[in-house]
Amino acid sequence: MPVPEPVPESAPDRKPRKDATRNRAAALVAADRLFAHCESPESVTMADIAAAAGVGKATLFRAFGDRTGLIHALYAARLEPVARAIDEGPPPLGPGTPPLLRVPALLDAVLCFKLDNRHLALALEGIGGDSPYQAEHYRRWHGTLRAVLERIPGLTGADFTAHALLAAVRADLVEHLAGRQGLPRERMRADLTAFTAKVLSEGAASS
Amino acid sequence: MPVPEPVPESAPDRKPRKDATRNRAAALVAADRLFAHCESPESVTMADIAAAAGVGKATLFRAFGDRTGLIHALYAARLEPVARAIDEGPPPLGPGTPPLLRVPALLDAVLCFKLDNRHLALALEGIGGDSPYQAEHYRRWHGTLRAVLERIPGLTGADFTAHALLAAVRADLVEHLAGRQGLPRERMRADLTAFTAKVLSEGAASS
DNA sequence: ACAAGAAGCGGACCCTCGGTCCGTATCGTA
DNA sequence: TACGATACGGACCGAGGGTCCGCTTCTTGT
Repeated sequence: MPVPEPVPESAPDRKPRKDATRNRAAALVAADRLFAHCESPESVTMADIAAAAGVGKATLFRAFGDRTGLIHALYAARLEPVARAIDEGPPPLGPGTPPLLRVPALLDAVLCFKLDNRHLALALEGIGGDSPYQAEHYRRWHGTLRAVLERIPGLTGADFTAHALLAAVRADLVEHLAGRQGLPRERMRADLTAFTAKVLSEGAASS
Repeated sequence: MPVPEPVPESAPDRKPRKDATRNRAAALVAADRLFAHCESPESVTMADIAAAAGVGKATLFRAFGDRTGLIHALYAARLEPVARAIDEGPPPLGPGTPPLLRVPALLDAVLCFKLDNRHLALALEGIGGDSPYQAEHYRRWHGTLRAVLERIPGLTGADFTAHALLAAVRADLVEHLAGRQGLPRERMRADLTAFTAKVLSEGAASS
């Protein structure tokens, strides 16, 4: 039977309806507020978010798939400016920066981002079950950092080094030091920068 | 009224009944097996453990308080030999070791422990809600490592450095590299040792 | 402008899982 | 052996993620 499908080609999804996009945005805003004010990320339930957004629970799941998807979407929205600054911004974050300068800048950017979005980052990394290492965002950070590290002459094991450096800015560690122990922001940034410098110091320790 | 309590002193708990200790042991054995064979730590439920141990669920909770307590007990049992080797064993792990040698030895020990008890460590650190940084075990590792680092002349920021180094052997990172990406054990140990050396190289880089 | 049908809505509902309750069985002891 | 204390265990509960389905709202062809 010649089913007259118009265009079943590679774009099976048409643009969503107006109310759908509006609800999606409302959900993101509500979730953002809830995560920002909550005590711990898991005290924010999907039902809470739905209620705060004035929306049914099913709408959340339709829009984001599951809780993980919602958190990812939130995270991506917050992260976007930082990601742009890294991909196409000016030094010291952007591409045209000497590796020995760019590595500490990248890590400082990650640290500041997590300090500014503590609960959200905590929610993302604290998702039980699948580790944060399978998340798209992590692969991106790691890929970028590794690429920069590989351009440093004399430095070996760039892949593991990138993992280890990123581990130093894990959300729960940041939360523990900055939140629980009250370590001041600038102190933590300084500590991280000093640590990074130590890691990079071997071989090319000139300045 | 002269209540003739024999010894109500600082030990209000008498020794447990025979079946209680037996059941506790059975639970630990069963849980150990389940965690060792499972796909992901949260696929092991308390009901599973109870069934595998041939015991009622309530018995588990009576013996360990909650799921966290059970995992902690398991972890502690596994960790005990390593902890003894660190506290009172021979070099290079034990106390009488020069700091520059002991730090990599400590980290290697942690890494090997997590490689050998991957699922268990993953279960412990992956406990949603409270971060691993509030766990007794972590404070111990961190305290020990920091103390050793502080004895290295010229090294600053021992506290943060200890956190950062321990972050490099987080259970989920180990699982990601060794388990998911198939990185060989010896390769990972070498990478970690090289990274540690870099961190320690500044200032006292003589040998 | 209007009707038809697709897309979306929402809250009642289900399921799993950690944790508790309480009647019953077992242990330790006089 | 008898009696109190302790432990047992499975039915039960509440919370939270995720789904179902009858109803509403948007879009589009004419």
